[in-house]
Amino acid sequence: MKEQVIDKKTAIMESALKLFTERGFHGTSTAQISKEAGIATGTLFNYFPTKENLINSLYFEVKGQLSQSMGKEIEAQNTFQDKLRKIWSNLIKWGVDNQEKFLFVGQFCSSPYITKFTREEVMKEYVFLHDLVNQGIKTGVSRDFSAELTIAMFYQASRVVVNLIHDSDSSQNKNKFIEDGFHIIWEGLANN
Amino acid sequence: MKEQVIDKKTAIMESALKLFTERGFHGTSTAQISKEAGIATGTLFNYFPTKENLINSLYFEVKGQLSQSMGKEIEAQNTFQDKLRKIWSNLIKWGVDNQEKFLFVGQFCSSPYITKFTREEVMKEYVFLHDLVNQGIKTGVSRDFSAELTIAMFYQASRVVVNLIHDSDSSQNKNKFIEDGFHIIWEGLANN
DNA sequence: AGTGTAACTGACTAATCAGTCAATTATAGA
DNA sequence: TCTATAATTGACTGATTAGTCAGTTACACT
Repeated sequence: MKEQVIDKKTAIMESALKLFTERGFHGTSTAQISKEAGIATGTLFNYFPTKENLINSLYFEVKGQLSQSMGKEIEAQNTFQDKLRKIWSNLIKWGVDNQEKFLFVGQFCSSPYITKFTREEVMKEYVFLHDLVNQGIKTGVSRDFSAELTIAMFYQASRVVVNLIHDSDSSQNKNKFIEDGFHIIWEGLANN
Repeated sequence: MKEQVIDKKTAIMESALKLFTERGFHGTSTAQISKEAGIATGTLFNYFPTKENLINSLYFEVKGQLSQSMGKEIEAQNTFQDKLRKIWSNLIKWGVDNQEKFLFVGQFCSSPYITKFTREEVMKEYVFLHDLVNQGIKTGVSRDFSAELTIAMFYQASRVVVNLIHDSDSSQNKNKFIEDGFHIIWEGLANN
């Protein structure tokens, strides 16, 4: 019954994701998650020993998907700017296509329910971004800001754009937001 | 007994602020808030009819303080850049001095517990920022981005800087974060 | 068909929740 | 000092919580 196992586990995680973003961690009961997933409350605890474990598993999973999407095809880009632009569009695309997950990450990345261990595990997948940014500084393409500042600015800017796209209905606005957002970040970081 | 009334009310709000940021809305019980404030549970409900009312009152109050601090002394500034820079430093200063409140606003501005009414009431205090940004566009000083995008970018950038200052111990880093943060935003927005 | 095992169920529990209210205390004016 | 009123209390309530567990079901292998 391997198929079933996977189906129920993902069903639980999808329901949890939906309800957590709608109502928060404490606002969502395990009974509600189980009901939404179409299983008994006991079954949830077969897959996740505690509610906290479910939260952390979900965060780990979603953040992994995000960082994976973000890094797609950047090797094919030649210049620093092109690489950054590619990461930007990857990030926005993932955020728009996975709006619920994007909201979840934003809403809960600073939550006390996510353990230090999970946070540090997740951080390991972002080393490539750190390296890229430092390389941009070393080659003189971007200004000498701290990598933390640069990355945080970049990421928060993407959140702004995704939220604006989400709230706006017109799809022509969408492309302008993406363009303008990148413009702001690029002109802000670049060395000229 | 007017003095007493104010003291207890603020004691409740301060305790709630502390616990909400530490543990979230649902993670904090009215009993915990009362205990922290040094009063009985019943007393809390004399001042705030429901927990939701307490949350919204607190959000309204804190956001009001934030917008008030943000707008200080901007009339004394002549150019658009100087005005923006003044707002920037006001915002950062308030965030650093009122770290708990800054966290609270950031953590809960997109929360489902804050009613649409409260959100709209709060929004009214930010009209002056909208006007300023639109004026910057009209005079050609800043590029023709949507005001929503500009304001959101500006505000999120300040959150990044405040968080970095909070996590960093050195105070010389602090000034560099503030300078660099403004540089990124200004170069990103300005028309050259 | 019979058997062993893993997945699943939902009624159950002790703890905790937001909110109530009858009783108590503090205060201000006469 | 007496009295009316407002502020405060904390034990209490019905509802809800995370997590348990004895019993049931589904299936794989012989």
